[in-house]
Amino acid sequence: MLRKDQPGSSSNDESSCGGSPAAGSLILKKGPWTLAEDAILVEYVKKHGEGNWNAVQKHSGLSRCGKSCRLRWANHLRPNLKKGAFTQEEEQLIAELHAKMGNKWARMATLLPGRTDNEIKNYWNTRIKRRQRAGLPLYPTNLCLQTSKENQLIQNNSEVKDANKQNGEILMGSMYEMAEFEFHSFKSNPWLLSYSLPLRGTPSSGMQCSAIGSQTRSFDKPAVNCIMQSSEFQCHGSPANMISICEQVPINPSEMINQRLGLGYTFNPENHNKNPMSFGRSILGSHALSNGTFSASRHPPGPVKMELPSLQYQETDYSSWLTDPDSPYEAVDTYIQSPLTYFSVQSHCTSPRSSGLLEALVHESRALSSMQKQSSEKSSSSSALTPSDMLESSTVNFCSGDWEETSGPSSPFYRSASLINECSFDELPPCTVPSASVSAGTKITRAEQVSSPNKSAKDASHRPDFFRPDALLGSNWFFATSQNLKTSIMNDAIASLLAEEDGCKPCATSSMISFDSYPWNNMPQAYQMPEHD
DNA sequence: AACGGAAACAACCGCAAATAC
DNA sequence: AGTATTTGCGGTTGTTTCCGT
Repeated sequence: MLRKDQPGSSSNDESSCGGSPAAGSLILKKGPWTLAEDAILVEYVKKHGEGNWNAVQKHSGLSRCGKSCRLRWANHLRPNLKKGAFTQEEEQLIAELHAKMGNKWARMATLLPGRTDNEIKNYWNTRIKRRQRAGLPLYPTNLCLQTSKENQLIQNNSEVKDANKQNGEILMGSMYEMAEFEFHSFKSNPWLLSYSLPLRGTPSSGMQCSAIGSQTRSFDKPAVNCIMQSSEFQCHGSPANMISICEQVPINPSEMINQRLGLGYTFNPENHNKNPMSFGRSILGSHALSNGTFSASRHPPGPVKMELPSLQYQETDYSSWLTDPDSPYEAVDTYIQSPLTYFSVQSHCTSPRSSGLLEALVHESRALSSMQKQSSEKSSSSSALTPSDMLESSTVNFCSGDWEETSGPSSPFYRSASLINECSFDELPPCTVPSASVSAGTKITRAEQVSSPNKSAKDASHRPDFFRPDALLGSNWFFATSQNLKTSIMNDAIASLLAEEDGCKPCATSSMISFDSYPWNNMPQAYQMPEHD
């Protein structure tokens, strides 16, 4: 195979780099970077700073598209990059962060000083494969148990908190936001709903999904595996590819579903054949990625455009949804199935009561689910299916079941809100000044930083230092902290990240921890970097 | 030593948001 | 306001290295 960096392998496909017209008729090189190219790029950044990457090729003579330059700089040339294997602390943090936020590599990277999103992503994908092959749980046991405890605590407290359910907008806002957070994984992770091999304590954001779906290669029949697992709520490890992530802890199916979905649904295995509406089947016909890759997809901290109906119920009557034994997941299911249902969810405390479309969809979904229920009741009268049965039909529903009639504490929104409240907001330091320039993603250029140190210091005073990559990278913070501190920071960071999802609380969240708004040009000066070897 | 598979790493691609004009 | 460009992100693919047979 002709190497890309060899003569003749260069691509003139400008579109591959975003169609930059800056390239003109020049043939842009692809493939591995040479030392000379690195030097040129470093030199350029020293002189001109980061940004305007397309100009690099123009001004430096590099035959690389801006995109490639940016990537090279970000992943290899920028200062304070931490090379080498991940430490145990980092691995733990990654696992926890992934459990919380899914494939948000860039955001994870902001919490792992010196690490790049690409690095983390590669690590995670490799880890998945490795552990999958070894039949190990994807997430550390302590993480699972810890989260399980949290969930249990939430459940215990949910009755108390239910009293607050009627207390208006604030709580509702949290509920919406948390639902949004939870459904990130639904949207892009077909496995999340299509099977449930829930890891006890899984905080909902796609642990299993990641376990099974994140890595696509060499994973031939994930659907079969998940079906076999979910059908028995345990992993017996017979199939070679099976991931036994749920075998470490005895599992209560009801809790499993709760935790698995991160919702308040209560799965009643005894009745599960009453409600044959299948998540699995639905997902199979939904937005499932063809390769099963778990994607948390990209959602900005603020308004989120979603394919799933996570927030649709904010537009409807909650009580109706929650008390209707058929409606909860069926409605969701229907939405998930429908590729045409593409909602733009503005969760930022905007009034959710404006859509007639939603009501129509709910109605339609119920009608549909009713029909499907009738037909599938015939085939799902028995829950004791053999593996061969499972293999015969990819539409067999092993996750089906009646969701307990739930309302209040067990509602998905309510528990989600509880989760947020318990795990995040309580731990957040008070925020006094919304840092608009930060939360709005305003770029702080290096020049600004240099010329206005006071401004930077002022901004920084409103948020924990450790949230600032520049602070992290510019100091020995990461290396000097003790294990306890790391743990504490990790917890805080996770809590904060969760809070960040809450666009309804700009003061409490985005102003503090809008990591996205700290680009690398907030980092120490490029000219401080050691020479690239 | 040769081979193959797995792991690690690097880079590309497409998309979408942000920004500039 | 609309369009073009830039930037960032996540998924995917390709390459290299390591290791066991």
